[in-house]
Amino acid sequence: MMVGDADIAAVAALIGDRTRARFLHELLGGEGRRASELASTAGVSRSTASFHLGRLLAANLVEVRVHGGRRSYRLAGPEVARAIESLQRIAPRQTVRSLRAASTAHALDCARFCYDHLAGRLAIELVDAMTTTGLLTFTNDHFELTEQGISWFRDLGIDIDALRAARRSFARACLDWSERRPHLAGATGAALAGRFIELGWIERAAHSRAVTLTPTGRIQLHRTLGIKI
Amino acid sequence: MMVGDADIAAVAALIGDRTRARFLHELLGGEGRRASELASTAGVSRSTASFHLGRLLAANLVEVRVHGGRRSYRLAGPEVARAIESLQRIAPRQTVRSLRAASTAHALDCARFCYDHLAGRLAIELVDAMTTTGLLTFTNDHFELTEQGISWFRDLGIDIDALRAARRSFARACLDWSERRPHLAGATGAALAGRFIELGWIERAAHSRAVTLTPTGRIQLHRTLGIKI
DNA sequence: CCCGCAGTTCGATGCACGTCGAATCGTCCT
DNA sequence: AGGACGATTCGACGTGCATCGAACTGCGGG
Repeated sequence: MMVGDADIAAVAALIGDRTRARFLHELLGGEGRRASELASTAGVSRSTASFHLGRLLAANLVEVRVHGGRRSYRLAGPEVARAIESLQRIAPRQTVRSLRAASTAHALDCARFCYDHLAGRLAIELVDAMTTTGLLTFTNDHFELTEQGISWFRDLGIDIDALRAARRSFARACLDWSERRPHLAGATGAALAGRFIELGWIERAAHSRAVTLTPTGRIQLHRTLGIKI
Repeated sequence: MMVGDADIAAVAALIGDRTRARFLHELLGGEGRRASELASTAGVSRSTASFHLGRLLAANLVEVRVHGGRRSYRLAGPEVARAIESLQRIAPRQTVRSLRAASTAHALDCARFCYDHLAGRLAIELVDAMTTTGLLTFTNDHFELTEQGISWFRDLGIDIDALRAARRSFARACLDWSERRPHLAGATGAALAGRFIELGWIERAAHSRAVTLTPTGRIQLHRTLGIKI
């Protein structure tokens, strides 16, 4: 009773600032970032970064964790990531300005983290390979694992039953903004990305959402899925 | 190549204005609205309404159709509706100001259109009834029709196979902002709402997103699903 | 104990943009 | 054709808000 409706203008105005949008875009990588880190990547002073982070905190879009005396900011939850994704889907493409911006954009295009799962061309290759080898099917806006797919995940060391039991979406499709194709998200996508890191097949770049494929990862992906890059 | 990433700040800033947000919230009802209509509900002059509609048009968030000489604005597509939904999910609740605002909010709480499907308490009742009678199951963030559910839809006169063939999501769950429960969306939810209107079970209010249950609708819903309101 | 680093607060500045009224344009109806 | 209505454009006004530098706080280490 007496709740009133959601004030979408407030959140949207919050995201609508270029600097805050860059913060969120950066935090969409899923890892925690420090305030000065965000300030430098966004190209603003520390005071403005602090100001914006304060507002994002107050609106519960980000949260701060004190990790070893150092405080790091991260997205407040998956709903925030989902909202940013859906905004990306209806947002206009902005043309790249500088050359170095183009090179970093290229790295992100190849492979990056999208909150908790892989995105970019690598993610598309994964979906394609898993589909052609009969591990994965795509029907009506979401993926589904086949019997072979389930055993493939088990062989990789992923507990499929635990993923099924999770309240979150099992194998949802996340529409990319660079590629126009859906890639694997949800519990399955997150588990896959996490396992790839544990196995040392991929590595997160230092201060970026970008992801690099390790030599062993290249070999293993070619061996298990026939992916050649 | 050379695309650059999506400019979420631009879209978010667009939605971030109170007046434009009200426009979009109003258009979320799914029906076309005229410019002056939107102006009056938002409480601004026609000139400002025209100004804002021009910006929304340029950003491809809304589209205008000339229908019998009259031009009416509507959301540009389901992606826009999805984005607004996801924003509502992370938006703070704003407290109601006036008493008449509270009464209209109450009407919306009871039953309303959410772009192309039903939302509000009525939608929740529907999901509950269909679940308890074994027509519908909810697993991992999306619904699924049982065998009985499929035949129930067929009896209602809905072509299930056509819905399956559609590229859109079949029976996705849309998380409401008033109730905290998911309701039926996607192709199934849209078909259900449309059929209810055709059958005269529900009626759209004149200039609102609100929906009223007709006497026959009340009887039929009680007969077929055991819903009593 | 004091220096340096990280982060926040404060006051001032300046730009961007939402708002309105009046004027203009286009279309439909009589 | 003329009148009425709806809608858009334009210029001007006001205000909200992002930005910065400088000062302040808190903390860890030499």
